[in-house]
Amino acid sequence: MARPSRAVISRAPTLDDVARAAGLSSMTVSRALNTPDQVRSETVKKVLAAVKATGYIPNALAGGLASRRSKLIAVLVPHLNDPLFADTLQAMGETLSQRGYQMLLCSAGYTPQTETELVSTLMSRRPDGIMLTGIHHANDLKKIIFNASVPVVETWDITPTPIDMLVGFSHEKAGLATAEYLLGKGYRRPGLLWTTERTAAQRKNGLYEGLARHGITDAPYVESQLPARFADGRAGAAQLLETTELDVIICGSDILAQGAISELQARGLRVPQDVAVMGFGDLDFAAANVPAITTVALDRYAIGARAATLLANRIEGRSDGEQIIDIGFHLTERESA
Amino acid sequence: MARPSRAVISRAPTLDDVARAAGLSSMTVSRALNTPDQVRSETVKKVLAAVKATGYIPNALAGGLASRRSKLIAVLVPHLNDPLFADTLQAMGETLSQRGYQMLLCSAGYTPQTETELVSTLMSRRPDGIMLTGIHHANDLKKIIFNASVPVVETWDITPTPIDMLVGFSHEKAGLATAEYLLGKGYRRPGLLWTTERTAAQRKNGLYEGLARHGITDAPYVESQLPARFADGRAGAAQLLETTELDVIICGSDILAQGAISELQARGLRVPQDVAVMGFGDLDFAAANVPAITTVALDRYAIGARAATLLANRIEGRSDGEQIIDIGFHLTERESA
DNA sequence: TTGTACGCGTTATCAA
DNA sequence: TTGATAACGCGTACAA
Repeated sequence: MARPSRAVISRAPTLDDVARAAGLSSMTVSRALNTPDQVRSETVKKVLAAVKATGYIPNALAGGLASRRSKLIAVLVPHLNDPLFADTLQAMGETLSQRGYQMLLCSAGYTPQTETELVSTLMSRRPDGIMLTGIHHANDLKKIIFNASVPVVETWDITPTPIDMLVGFSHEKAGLATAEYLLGKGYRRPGLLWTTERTAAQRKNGLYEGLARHGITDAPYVESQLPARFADGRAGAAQLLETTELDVIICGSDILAQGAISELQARGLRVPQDVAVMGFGDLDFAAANVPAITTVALDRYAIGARAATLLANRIEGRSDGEQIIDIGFHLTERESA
Repeated sequence: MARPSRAVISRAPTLDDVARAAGLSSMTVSRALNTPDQVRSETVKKVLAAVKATGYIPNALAGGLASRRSKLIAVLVPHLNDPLFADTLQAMGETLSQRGYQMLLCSAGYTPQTETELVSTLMSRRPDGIMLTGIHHANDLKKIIFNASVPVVETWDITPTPIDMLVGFSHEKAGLATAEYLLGKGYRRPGLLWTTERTAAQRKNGLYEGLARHGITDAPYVESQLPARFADGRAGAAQLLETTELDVIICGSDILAQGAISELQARGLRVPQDVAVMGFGDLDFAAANVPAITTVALDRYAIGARAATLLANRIEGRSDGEQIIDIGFHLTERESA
């Protein structure tokens, strides 16, 4: 509330203000804050005192402009309310924060088109790195990234030819493993309850291939919206039950599985005795559900943490080791299938 | 792959490059891109062609430095995997994106301490606005924000004395309404399954007050971790059942309610006939659950959208109308209580 | 409608 | 170890 004395225009203190207060040059203050090793420790102390006295807050806009390093990471996820990606995002945020980076976050939807538009906008922030979800991106996106030569991590899927770095796993193999597991359990009349998404589609391909190997080619299929919700699981299961007699409902996500189980139970059917249910993702509730959901477990948190680490290392010039990380998956047998 | 001809160092094209290509001054190019109304339409066309030819991408670091408007909004949520905040966050992202802002996102945990540290770091980005979750913040945080005189929206709670703007609802009233509803339904032996969080604590206060008015002062209470998960709901319900005979379990969130219902059913108890369960939040699954969860419904999406709108309007100098928005809540009777 | 001059706050570079 | 100077790329303010 105090009016500034004299004709001093109120503005945020700058490096120069700190320098003046400390009786040093602004360059020395800059060094004292960023690379204290290069400055006499007494001088550092003086600087820190002046920073406190002036209430100085660095201007990362100016710093980024001058240094050409923004310390910003652009992160694109399909949807912020898709529980599949939430842990990954949380892990990214934690890891990046520890490494001194900040997250510029966008929900890109489930289409490469909007993703490309968003990235081209985000590039104006001159991010030091980019995190993408999935490996299916528009060519324009790749061009933009290539021209800017920004490090990129793709996540949640795997390919021998990523744009740059990658942390994920094979959805085809996960689908195949699911098919083999269920067939090994003796299920022969599966129905699919799936989402319309690229990685989910690849799981479906693997699944179909596995089923086809055992001559099952006519499994009924119901599609649900994105992000998948509990109610979609119920509705989808209901729809599948109408078509033909099933012994297992294979779901594109645990959420759908939870809903499907609920629908079956509401109809007086026992899971898995009457109809089994298979999930995907091993979300928080899967193990505690009644019955516990048999699912494909992923270390979703690790995807985020490792992707962030990969990116930070690359940015800082220490790209040790593999740049394509297969975190794998684990078919976790529980009660529902 | 083409090596740049002559001694031209490869670098991102700037406004000057575009200007040269278009035979105009850089200032005209800047105007053509930012305020095309002020430029002859033919000139604008020339500029756009030159932008395309050069592959120019604006540098928001430089732009923000010069204009003192970063078009960045710092958003702080407790946790990125807390489904309670996910829709709000998604809505914020969408609205801000439409208005030309980008989200600098941080998960701040559930304590004012870490929140303050994060904000002080984020301030170096010179955000045009800040979104906070809840109304309980450290004094240092308020000081930082006040000194920087940045617009702020607090969300998810209400108080007559916000830092600045606010979009939320009264948790005390929600708690009180819950108590009155359940007492009206005839329940007299409630147990609480709650989370350790500030806003949740206020709901609990309201709840206790409502219960006390009817002489109920000894309701057993079990606390669960944050963010609350399905398994915590099961475990918490199990713990409550050990203490004394209950006719209703009142939960701090729908997730806990879903878990509690599951635990009760697993024990052969009927919900609500044997023990009722009350939720909070009206999450995606609440209506479709079996039994459908009676809960306190909130327009979580609206919190995010309105908060973003409030902030964008303020930044752009058109602060019309109320700056404290009570979005209210709605006690939604379903089957579980 | 377009252009010129300058400043935004910092860091890279080189000199002392 | 510290300082002087010149970018970094853009927008504001004013002039033409």
